[in-house]
Amino acid sequence: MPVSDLTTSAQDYLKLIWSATEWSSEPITIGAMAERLGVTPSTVSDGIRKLAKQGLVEHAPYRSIELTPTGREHAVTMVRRHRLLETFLVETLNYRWDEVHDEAEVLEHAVSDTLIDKIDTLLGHPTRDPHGDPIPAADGTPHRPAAGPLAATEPGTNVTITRISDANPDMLRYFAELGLKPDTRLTVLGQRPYADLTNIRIEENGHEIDLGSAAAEAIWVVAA
Amino acid sequence: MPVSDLTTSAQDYLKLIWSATEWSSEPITIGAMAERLGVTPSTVSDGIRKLAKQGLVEHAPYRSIELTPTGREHAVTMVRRHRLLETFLVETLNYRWDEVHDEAEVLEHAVSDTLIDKIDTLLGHPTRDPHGDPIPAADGTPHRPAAGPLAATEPGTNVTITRISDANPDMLRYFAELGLKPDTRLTVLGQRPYADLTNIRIEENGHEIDLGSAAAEAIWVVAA
DNA sequence: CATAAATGTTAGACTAGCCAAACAAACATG
DNA sequence: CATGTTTGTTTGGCTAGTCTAACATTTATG
Ligand SMILES: [Mn+2]
Ligand SMILES: [Mn+2]
Ligand SMILES: [Mn+2]
Ligand SMILES: [Mn+2]
Repeated sequence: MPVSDLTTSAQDYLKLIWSATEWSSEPITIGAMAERLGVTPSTVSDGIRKLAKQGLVEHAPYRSIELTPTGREHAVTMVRRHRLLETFLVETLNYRWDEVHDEAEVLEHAVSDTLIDKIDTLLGHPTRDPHGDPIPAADGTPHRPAAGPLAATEPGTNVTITRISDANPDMLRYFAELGLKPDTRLTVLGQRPYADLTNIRIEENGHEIDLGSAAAEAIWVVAA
Repeated sequence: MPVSDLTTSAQDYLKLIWSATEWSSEPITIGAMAERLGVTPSTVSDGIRKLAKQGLVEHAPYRSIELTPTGREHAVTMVRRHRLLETFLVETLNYRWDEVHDEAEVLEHAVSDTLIDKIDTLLGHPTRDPHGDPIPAADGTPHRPAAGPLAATEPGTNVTITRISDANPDMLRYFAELGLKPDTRLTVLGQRPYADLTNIRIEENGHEIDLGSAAAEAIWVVAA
C-alpha cells in the first residue's frame, strides 16, 4: 500500500511518531501527540488504535507507541516529503526559512511521488532542509549528525548550529531576527539551570543573548 | 470567508460549475457534474443543496444551478490556482503539458494564497495555461478569446489552436503524440457529420488525420 | 502501599463525503 | 396531453475525523 492511500491524519501521526524518536529515542506519548497536533487525547488514542489495526504501529492500550517496519517506511516517506518541500519553497520560491513549515505541512499530503522526484532532481538531491534537518534519501536511509541540544552544552564550548526544530513557527521567526540559523557559530558562555537560561555569544555579530529552555532545547549544535 | 475555508469537494464543485459556463453558457446539470467528478448524482445533489445553503449557488430542487457572486469569486480563485499550478509544473518542474492536470487537481486545494502569488511572480504573471486556457487575474477578471470548437469549423479554414480541454488526460496524451497543442496551426479539410469525423491537416508536419467528435469538441480554434 | 493525580480509553454525538435504493419531478413523444 | 423515460432528490447507511464526558489504568507520593 502506497503512503498516498493513508488518510492525511494517519500520515501526520506516523510522521510525528518517527520525528519524536529521530533525536531522542523516547517513544512519544498520546498526550504529547495530542498537544503537538492540536487535537484532544481521545482523538489521538482512537487514531492510534486504527493505525495498530492496520499494522502500522505497535500499541496495546495504556502502553507505548512504536512504529512497525511498514509504519516506519511510510513515516520516513512523509518526513522526506516535508523536508524536500521546505527546501524547495526556500530555494525555488524565495520563501524565508521561518515561513515554510506550515505550507509544507499541508502540501506534503497533496504531492505525488513524481512531483517529489522532480523537486529532488531540480534541487540536486539536497541532504539538509532549511532548518538543518537531514532529508532522508529515497531509499529511507536516515543520517543522524552527532549533535545535542544547546541546553546541554558545556559552557565555554564553541559550537555550530546543526538544526533548529521547526515545531514552532513563532520561535523560528524569533531566531531568524536574532541571526540564529543552521550553520551559525556560537560560543556557550554559561548555563543557569535554575533560571533555565543559556547564555551565548553569536560569533557572526558578537551579540550576547540569553535563551530560555524552550529555545535552548530547540537548537541542536555540534562542536565547532 | 476565504476559499480555503471551503471543503475540497465544495471547491471542486464551484470550479466545475464555473468552468462549464466558461465557453458555452449552458448551465451544467447535476448529472453532468456527477459524471465529470466520478461520483453518483445523489452525492452531487446533496452537495449542491449544501452550497445553496451557504449562499454559494442558486438552486431550487429540479431547477438549474447558478453561481452567486460569492460562489463565482471562489470558483474563479480555484480556476486561477489550477491553471497557475499547471503552468508552474510545466515551466519550472519540467512536466509535459499532458501530465499536469491530475497533479494540479489535488494541489489546488493545498496551496496557500501566498504560494500562488509567489508562483505568479516567478512565472511573470502568465495569462494562458499549458492547455491554452486563460488564467484569470488575481482580481478575477477573465478574458475569453473569440474561439470555437474545431468540430464547428467550416471546411477549408486555416486555424490556430487556442485551447484544448484538459478534462481527459488520455486524450491529451493522444493529442501530444499527434503534435496537436495550443498554437498549432491546422487546416480543416472536411466535416463528416454522420460519421462524426473532422478531417484536418497539421501544417507543422503536413499530416492529415481524422478526429472523432469528442476530440473535435475538445479542441478550440481561432481563424489564423 | 494506599490513594490521589495524571494519563489514556471508551462511548456517544456531530459533520462531511460517499453510495444504493426508493421516490418525485420534469421532459419527450406517440 | 397522457404516459413512460430521464433526471434529480431523499432516505438510510457506511467511513473517517473530531469533540466532550465518563470511565479505566498507570504513576507518583504521602
Ligand atoms: Mn501534515
Ligand atoms: Mn524542517
Ligand atoms: Mn480539485
Ligand atoms: Mn489546464
